[in-house]
Amino acid sequence: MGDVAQAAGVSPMTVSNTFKYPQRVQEQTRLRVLASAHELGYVPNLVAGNLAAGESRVIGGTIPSIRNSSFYKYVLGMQQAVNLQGYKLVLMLADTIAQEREAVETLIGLRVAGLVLVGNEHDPATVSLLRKVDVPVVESWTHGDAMDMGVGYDTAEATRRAVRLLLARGRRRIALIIHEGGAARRFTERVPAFRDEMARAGLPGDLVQSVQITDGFGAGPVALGALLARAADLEAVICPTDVVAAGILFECQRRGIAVPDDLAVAGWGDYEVSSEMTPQLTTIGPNAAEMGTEAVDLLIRRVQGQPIRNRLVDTGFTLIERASTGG
Amino acid sequence: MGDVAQAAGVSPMTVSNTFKYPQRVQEQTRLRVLASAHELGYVPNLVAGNLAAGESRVIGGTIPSIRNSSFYKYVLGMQQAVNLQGYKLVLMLADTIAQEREAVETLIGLRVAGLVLVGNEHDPATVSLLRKVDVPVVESWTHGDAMDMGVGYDTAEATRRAVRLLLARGRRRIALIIHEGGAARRFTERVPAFRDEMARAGLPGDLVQSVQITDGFGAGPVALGALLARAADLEAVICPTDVVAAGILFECQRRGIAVPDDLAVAGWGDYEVSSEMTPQLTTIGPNAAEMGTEAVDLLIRRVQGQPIRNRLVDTGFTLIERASTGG
DNA sequence: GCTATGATTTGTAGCGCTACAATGCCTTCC
DNA sequence: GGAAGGCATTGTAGCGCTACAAATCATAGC
Repeated sequence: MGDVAQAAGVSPMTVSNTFKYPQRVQEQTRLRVLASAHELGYVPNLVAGNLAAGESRVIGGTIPSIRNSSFYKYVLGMQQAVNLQGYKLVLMLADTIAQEREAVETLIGLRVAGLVLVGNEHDPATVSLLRKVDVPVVESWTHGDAMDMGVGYDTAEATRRAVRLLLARGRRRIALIIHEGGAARRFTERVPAFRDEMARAGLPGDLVQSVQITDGFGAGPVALGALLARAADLEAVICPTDVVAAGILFECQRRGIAVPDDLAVAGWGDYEVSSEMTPQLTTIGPNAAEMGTEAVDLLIRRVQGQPIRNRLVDTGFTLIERASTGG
Repeated sequence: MGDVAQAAGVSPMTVSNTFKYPQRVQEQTRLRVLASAHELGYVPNLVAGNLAAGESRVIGGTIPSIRNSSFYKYVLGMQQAVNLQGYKLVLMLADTIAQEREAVETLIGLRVAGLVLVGNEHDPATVSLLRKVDVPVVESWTHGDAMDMGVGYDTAEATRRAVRLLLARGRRRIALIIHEGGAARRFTERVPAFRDEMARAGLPGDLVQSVQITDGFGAGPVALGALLARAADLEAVICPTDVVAAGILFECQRRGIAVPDDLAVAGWGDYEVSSEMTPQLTTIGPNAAEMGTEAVDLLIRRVQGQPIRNRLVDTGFTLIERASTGG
């Protein structure tokens, strides 16, 4: 910076102002500084700037996985929101709560302006760390509960709606598949809702099957096999993701099970694949892009000290009925 | 840091050493410092550390998209390598070369130790910036060409191998589908290889169809429709990704086209879906995890001043033959 | 007892930048 | 003509940490 200042015949402070607060510097001075900077190939060191100013325009986010499209629209929503507000988004992968803890430590180490995490399941060390350092945090994909701020939708209610849809389509022997392993605890919230809604219809809620979250498409065949072994009269399944539902559809093709006539299949997540398969998948659409946008907006409002109406935002969901659950 | 030092009854320098060079500090002192740090919720400010030491243990990467599994194994490979070496990986999404430029600016602003980019298609401003600041860069998913270092496989040769496989399975009227839009120029390398290999067999290489990279599964039906309009006698297609191939399989189901009897379909990328569908997809497996690992290893070797045998690493590929191209 | 040696710990200076206050300079207005 | 006010510019101090060298301590050998 000093070299640029000397070349332009001004003080270092004027160079700093030229980049940080251009309107403070007179037009001709600014142009002179920019010319010298360009000539010398000077790129401001944001690290030093952040350290001196104690502020950053970078937001940190963690993503459990990029294995499938689960977080695609969500991340796009975040990206759009940060772009609009002149911030940047850096992401770290965090498959497990231990990895999340490390990611949070690194992001806090980089002194990001705020954090967007996924889920409300964290390492105790993460929680106590976040309480001690005073950094704004949004937990997304959660509902009605958050350390600081939260964005999400009601997965219990979504489960109920899916069960009611299947009941309305004449199915009685309904199964719920959930994920386990990793940081998959959020799937377990669906179980009591499922059992309760089945009980209201006077039906047993015994068919709850869990599969490893690491299994992807392959989880479909595994879950279907296990469920058919438990209940040969199975009429419908609600899947934890569209990927598992797609895996079940593939397996049904191989086994000669007709969907939806023999078996109704409902997915979850409104991934692109759900509308491209045959039959098209009934699925629960979580308004993921809105969730990402809302998470970032909450964070930036908090960073900038603006008032926050709702600390916990419900972005809702849509039950998208398609062919895989019958007509 | 001062607070922690005081709490532990040591000097700030010892706290610094505890985190940066644990082996320099006596066991009991180290434990005392760590306890105080934990109690006070102290997280070392990497920003200040970078500034003082002029080095960082964070590597920055850009990813074109997380829409589908394309970069899943690749990112896992990078993650594994950085974990092994005690580095951290932060990612930024960069769909276009303009977004890549911004991402690179931000990551350089954060003074990451090195950068891993995807592809060799960049904004001129990105290239000149990278030349000015002296930061190690690996370009992945490229072959035989890189600014600094490169990792990838030979997509032209892979295209040739796919063509030869289809020829060996008795197909003559073969089409190549490629992507366009965004930063998809790397797909065009496949075209001359396709035409050349077809010409060697005395066949026309006219059936090259391009689809928008933003289209995902939906690109399958679009491409298939266009190709059938151009050549009703179409016998085989080579797709730019497994997602497009899956879209074509779905469309074939709807149109009553038997795969592989009426049409052979080859995918690209060895995504999980390729082995779960019926019929299973023949696909080109790019050893993506190895590519990620190798990219990070190259970078870290360069950062640490170790000798680099090959500036350009070829991680190879595997042609995985399955049912979709016939037996 | 005293020095040599190595292990551990501790000051000092400064990384590149920005907040803040202070300086200088030019108008404006009574 | 001189004080007041506004604007552009410039010193000063310090952000939180680490490189480096200096200092301290423990142990061993003569």
